[in-house]
Amino acid sequence: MPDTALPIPGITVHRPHRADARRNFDALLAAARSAFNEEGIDVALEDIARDAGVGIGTLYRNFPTRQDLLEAVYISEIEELLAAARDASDREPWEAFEVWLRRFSSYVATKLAMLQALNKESEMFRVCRSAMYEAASPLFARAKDAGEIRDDVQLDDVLRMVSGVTAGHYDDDAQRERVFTLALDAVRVR
Amino acid sequence: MPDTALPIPGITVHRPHRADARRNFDALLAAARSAFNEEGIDVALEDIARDAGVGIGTLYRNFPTRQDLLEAVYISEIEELLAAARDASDREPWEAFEVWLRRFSSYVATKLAMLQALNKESEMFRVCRSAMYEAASPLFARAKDAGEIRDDVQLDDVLRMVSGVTAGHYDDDAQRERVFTLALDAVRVR
DNA sequence: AGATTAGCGGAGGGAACCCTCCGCATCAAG
DNA sequence: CTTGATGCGGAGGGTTCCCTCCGCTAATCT
Repeated sequence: MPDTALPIPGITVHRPHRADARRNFDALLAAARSAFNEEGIDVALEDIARDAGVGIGTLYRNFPTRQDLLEAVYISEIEELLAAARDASDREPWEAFEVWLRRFSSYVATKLAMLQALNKESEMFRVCRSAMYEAASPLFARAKDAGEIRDDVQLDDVLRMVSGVTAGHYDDDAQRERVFTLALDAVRVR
Repeated sequence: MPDTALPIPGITVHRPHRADARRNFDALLAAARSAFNEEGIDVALEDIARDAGVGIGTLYRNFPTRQDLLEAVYISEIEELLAAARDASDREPWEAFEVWLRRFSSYVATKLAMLQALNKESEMFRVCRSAMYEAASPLFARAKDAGEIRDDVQLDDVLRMVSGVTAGHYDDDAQRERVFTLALDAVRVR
């Protein structure tokens, strides 16, 4: 997958010197990456070692703690994002930015696939969600009738966007508020 | 906390009849709620029982599986959201909607505090993030200089919003795209 | 080719957690 | 108050995963 990753200044990943060791290191990183994304961050380290085709001892030698492995995966993904920024820089201004934003966005998406926990398929979840929508939709309809909301916007879209924006991490409440307002601006008629 | 929750049609929560049993049930629900939010969904069930001041057997009698407990907590939170919608309905159209949106938003926020995993405080994380920002900011600056981006918008805000929006769950890619575009609309000059 | 040394793997002890089971306590109905 | 029924608690067996340790393998160097 790596589109020729770009190293991050200030971060040194300790990749082994010997050829076989380096192969194992790379295999572990690849296995960990897909395991974390597909199974969640609590995946058994023994599973990762097995997927990579190495012994558990080898895993621990390269990544003494789970956190070390997690960070290594994270770093490798960031490095690919840096490369994407470099590759985009010869396009038109807005297009370049948008292209990169989309790349960034897909990175966040897999990162968050780790949210497998509450299986969204359950009947219970379905019922609750529709109850909530029913409760909210009169409010939405009223605001729309009053001409406050863009015609082409649906309640469902707004809720998804808001929950996404809210789920993010922010430096402080002021920033959270700025971003929230920004998102609302997209919904409201001006 | 409950501001007189509203029951959800189609969902029945099995609350015990005997007085002491009901006390235990409620204590378990409250303990589970804060435990899930603060410790994450993998919290040891024994901890929840202890926090609630009951034996582990009592927990399992009321909630045979972890999923049952998780769902019960979820349901109680939704019920409070329904009550909030009811309480907001006598305000002005936009205000009513916005008030409820903010309540909804805070619900999502706690729900996602379960993202404790990668501790955002680490030095590693700080360095990586700033590297990424450095890579992106020339793209952003160029687009802004070209008059494509609103003056009052900062790169950091955009990234937060986008990552939030992207982190959300969607029915399909079409909806994901709609919401993404909606969010971008807030950034771009028209 | 032989010597050196880094790297390999997986057995196994330990820790954390899950969940059942049953003797005891407490409630509520008569 | 008595009595049956309901609920309580936590000991303990089972499972899963963590992580170290060391005899063996194989890569690199000369």
